[in-house]
Amino acid sequence: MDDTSTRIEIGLTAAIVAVEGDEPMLLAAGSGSEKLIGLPSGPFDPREHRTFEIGLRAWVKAQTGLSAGYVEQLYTFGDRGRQVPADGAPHVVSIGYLALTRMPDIAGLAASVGAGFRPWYRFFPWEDWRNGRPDILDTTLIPLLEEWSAAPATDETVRPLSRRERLRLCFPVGGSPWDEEKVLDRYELLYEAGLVEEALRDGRSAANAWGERPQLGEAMRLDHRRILATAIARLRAKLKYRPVIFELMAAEFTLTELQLTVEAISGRHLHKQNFRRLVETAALVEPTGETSMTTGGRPAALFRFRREVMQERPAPGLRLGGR
Amino acid sequence: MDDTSTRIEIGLTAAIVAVEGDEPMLLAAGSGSEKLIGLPSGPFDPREHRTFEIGLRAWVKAQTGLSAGYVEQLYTFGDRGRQVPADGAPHVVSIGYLALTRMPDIAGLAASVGAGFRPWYRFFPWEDWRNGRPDILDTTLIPLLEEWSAAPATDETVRPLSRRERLRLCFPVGGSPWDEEKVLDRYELLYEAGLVEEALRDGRSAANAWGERPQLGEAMRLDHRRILATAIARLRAKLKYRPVIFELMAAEFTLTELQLTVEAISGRHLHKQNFRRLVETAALVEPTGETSMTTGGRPAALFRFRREVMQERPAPGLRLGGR
DNA sequence: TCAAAAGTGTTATCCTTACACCCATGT
DNA sequence: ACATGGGTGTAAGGATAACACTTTTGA
Repeated sequence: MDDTSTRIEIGLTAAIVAVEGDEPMLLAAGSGSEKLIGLPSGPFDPREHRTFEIGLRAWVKAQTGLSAGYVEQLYTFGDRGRQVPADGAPHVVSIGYLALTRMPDIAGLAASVGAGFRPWYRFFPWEDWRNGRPDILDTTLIPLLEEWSAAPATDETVRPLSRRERLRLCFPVGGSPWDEEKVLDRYELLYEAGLVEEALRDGRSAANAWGERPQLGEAMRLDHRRILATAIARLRAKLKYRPVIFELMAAEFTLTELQLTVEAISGRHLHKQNFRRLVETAALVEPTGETSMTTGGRPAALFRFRREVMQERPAPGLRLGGR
Repeated sequence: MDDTSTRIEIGLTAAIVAVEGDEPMLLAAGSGSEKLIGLPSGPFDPREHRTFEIGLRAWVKAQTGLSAGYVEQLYTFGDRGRQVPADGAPHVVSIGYLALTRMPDIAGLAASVGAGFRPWYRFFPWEDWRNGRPDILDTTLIPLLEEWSAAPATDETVRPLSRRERLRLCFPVGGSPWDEEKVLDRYELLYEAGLVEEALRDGRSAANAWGERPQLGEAMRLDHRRILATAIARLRAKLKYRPVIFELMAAEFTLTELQLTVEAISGRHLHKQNFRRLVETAALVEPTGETSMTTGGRPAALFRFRREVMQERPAPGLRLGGR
């Protein structure tokens, strides 16, 4: 390796998630002067921070004023062509992280530094199926994708599957099922089809003939929306085999609150009773003995997470059934 | 960021896996002059390669003479303290990859470049439960870990769990179950306990009082064994929900061969008939009509992977039952 | 005829899904 | 009393795990 090789910089970026009521929220920073919203992030400097995670926590603290809590690495993105580097600027590689926090812990702090929480479905409106199939799919998204998939593939890269097949795999068209975990695949397909703002910004031509460009979810800075898509996908998958949901809950909660939180993340409706049995037979929670009367109807029993489960079984979670 | 910040280099490292008979094999390169075995790897240069994957494939080709096939990113490791950088040398961050190939494709090529396939359980003898609980656990490993866990935790980092609890979670001690997916957790625990060679090399003191240091699996260069542990863990987990196993199979195979391959990877024994029913009901394979008589007994029917399943269901795999 | 490996049938059990119904509070 | 949300019982269907047994080849 000669010493003139392109300078590389590592960017640490965090998708910080909390749930407020029945809305999943994302912590986004610095939308002040700039039009586009971005995630908390900063470069990794090994002199200052021994590990990525330490560096990440420092950046989050500095930019939002709060501690990140549960943190997990998602993926490392390094494509040239996304985030085109200015001449002489270093090539930036982003390591995406997912962080989970509890809403009450934080509310005020963040705002004081210019950061705030926003509902994450603003960035991915087609991912929220809690009130049935989202309209945007049939009015806008699928027609545009169908147009794209009808055109011949002019791709640089060799692809094992045709555009049609890939569309069928990601989106519910012609009877193919909805898989709530394929959040990233869907975003990547939209990017490739030139249907999200980020793709145009990165110099990809719009693939459709529409005069007015439809807004498919709110765009974000750099590759941050891609990282958020990765975060949602990972979280939706992980819910089912690890008790991560409790990282988002207060110390005590009702079963309905727990269910609403799971529904918020997974973007779909669950069967009340089966959900309760599931939680019960997995012995994930225990009653505190108290009740909450804040919800208007019959008072609900309060529960807390049984931390012991972490040591008992190999890996409990909530494999959710349908409806 | 000032321009004097530590130079960062990105290392791409691949754990390339194939199965030969009933043995899972790992492609390791350049063990010639150096004592320690290493994985194919090299630095990422964004000027030369547009994506990590392209760069990785180039390095693998150059160092082993073969094409990597199925490739998937595993994790990015950046700890200072592992791989201590020489003074003035760049800080190296490694992105680990998992690659799967078919044995027949390759055999000869690799050898001609000094690379070769080795059984992966040489590096992790405690991970192979196909012939029952491995002896090394009770003769060596668990006694040493028990000694370590009895000592008070002198850790720098704040840990939510005690040493005892972490031991119980990773290893089968005192009735706790064996979870074949926790390959990385087990390796990390051994590293932290100073029981693998890599830990001592990185300047971690041996935590036990034994005079003779027992050899707990063959060590590898740099952090390559950690990457291999990540690869095995990922592959064992992924088997169960994606049909990746077929990346390791020839175009046509018998059901017993398929079962032996799954057993090789997962490191445990499966119930023959249940395995067959599983494969059948998942409709993952179809008979070719031919038979194979190479195994000595009654001729076995040959099957091939039904590629169509990739498009039908969201995500088929082989959730293996026990025994 | 015997060893070796392929391939099949059947049952008990558990988990998932879905149905419909009762309970406790505020207004 | 009634609306609102909390909370339960139970039965049908399917997937799993574990039995032991038959079939087809080569030596």
